[in-house]
Parts: sequence; structure tokens; C-alpha cells
Amino acid sequence: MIQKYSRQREMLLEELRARKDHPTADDIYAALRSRIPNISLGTVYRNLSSLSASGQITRIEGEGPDRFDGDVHPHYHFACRHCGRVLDVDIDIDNALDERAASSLRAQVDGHRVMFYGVCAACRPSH
Amino acid sequence: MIQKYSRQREMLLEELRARKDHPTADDIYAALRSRIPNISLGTVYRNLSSLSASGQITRIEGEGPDRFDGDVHPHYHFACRHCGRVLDVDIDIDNALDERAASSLRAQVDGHRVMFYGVCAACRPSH
DNA sequence: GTGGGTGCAAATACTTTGCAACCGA
DNA sequence: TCGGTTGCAAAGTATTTGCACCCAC
Repeated sequence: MIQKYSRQREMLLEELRARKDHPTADDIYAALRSRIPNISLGTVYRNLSSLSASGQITRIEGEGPDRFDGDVHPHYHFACRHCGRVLDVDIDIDNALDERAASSLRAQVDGHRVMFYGVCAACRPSH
Repeated sequence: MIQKYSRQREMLLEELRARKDHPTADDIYAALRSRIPNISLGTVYRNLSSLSASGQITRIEGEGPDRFDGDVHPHYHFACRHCGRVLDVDIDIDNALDERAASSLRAQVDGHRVMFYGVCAACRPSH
């Protein structure tokens, strides 16, 4: 299946790459509507699925709706238990972990995801 | 809200602790029906939610329906991309990771989850 | 008796999909 | 023209919730 250009997919990618939060499909839909007023939520979901399947974006699964990340360089995430925000965690990823898991399981491990949990700086009462 | 005994919750816990796979709500519902024929799926979901909220079981979120783990000692999981099975990974957890994330984010980090991805031994063609 | 728990069904949340029209190569 | 893409709506999957009844304490 050869992929063809579409304005919707192009602007979705642009939108996702421009923002540093990790929007849900609905967030992206809302953002795109101002520029493509009649875009549909189905189109947003379809493109998010194909872009993440082809590795151009990352799907982040957790509680509530999935979130998406235009930054595909491997990195960890943090989810605030208070406000729900998902933030990037800029620490080195531990590649050796995959080998340890692989030998423990005798399975072929090709990657891992880490999600940290806690309360973000914005939600912690400053005093 | 003081919790009261219920046969449904008790048997759910027992079932979940007895198995080493990581069943979905529906899996548990199916398993319990043989012993409690008229138990409802709503009751299963309600109890899974309250038990995980109180830390007696763990909810594992990922692709597809949530899975549940009766083993609450912190450990990592592996999801097979081929058959969907979720397995425990018996390697030491990296507690220092939380500190690194916390100082990078200036947030309060109280834990993390790791999910490995790959193909499990059972799904890899033996040759 | 009182309040938490249950079964059932309806509702909600999120995501996918069928289809006819549309558009890029 | 051909086949991928879209908008729209309907369907599908996963989970929660309202309510009357039931049961543990």
C-alpha cells in the first residue's frame, strides 16, 4: 500500500511535532479544526494509527485516552497523578535493560517503555 | 467508606492470586462464573477498580483491555507483540531511576513501570 | 436497621470501520 | 483512471454507573 500525500496528515504531523505536550486524538482534532474546519475525528484517528504504525510518531498508552508524541527518539515519560499531564523525562535510557530482560525471559526483546508516576512541580503546592 | 466482606470480592482476589498470567476483567469474569454463576461483569470491574485503588492488586495498562496482577511486589512486565501474552520479568527493579527522573523534572516521583516488548519464546519458531 | 455490595441494563468513553465521494500521482 | 484518503455516521470495544434489591455488620 503506497502512501499518498494528504493535507490532513501533513498538518497533523506538523501540529504534533510543534507541541511538547502529549495530546490525545481529541486534542489534536480540536487544534486542527481551526485550520481544517471540516476535518473529522475518524481521519485524525486513522492518521495517528498509520503514523505510529510506521514509526513516525509514538503512541503512549496509559490511563484514559491514548496520547501521542511527535518526538520519536526513545525517551521516558512522567505522568502526574494530580493533573494528568504527561511530561518527557530527559535522562539516559537504559539499553542494557533489554538484554537483562531478554536473558531472563529467553525472549526476543526489542525495546521497552518506562512511565514514571508522581506529582509534577506545577501541582506541588509551593511554600 | 468502610469496606465490607463480599464473597465476590474474596473469590476474585483468590482467583487473581492463583494465576500467573495477567487476565483481563473479562477473563476473570469468565473464570468466576463457574463458581458464582450469576456474578456480573459490573461487579468484576467494580472490585478490580477498588482493589487496585487500595493497592491489593495491580492494574496493567497497555494496548487492548487492561490486565490485572495479583502480585503487587514491584516488577517489570513483557508483552509479546505476536500473541499478546503479558509475562513477568524477574530482574531487579532500578530504584535509582526514580531519583534521576525526579531531579531531572523537579517533580515528586513515587514509582515507575517498565514494559518490555518483543516476541516471546513460545511464539518464536523453534528450529 | 444501615450502608456497602450486587446484578442488570443503560450509559459513557474511546476507537475503529463501512461507504460513497474526493483527490493526488 | 486507479487507488489511497476523507467526512460522516454507525458500529465496536472497554469500562463505568444508576437503581432497586440484598446482605454483612
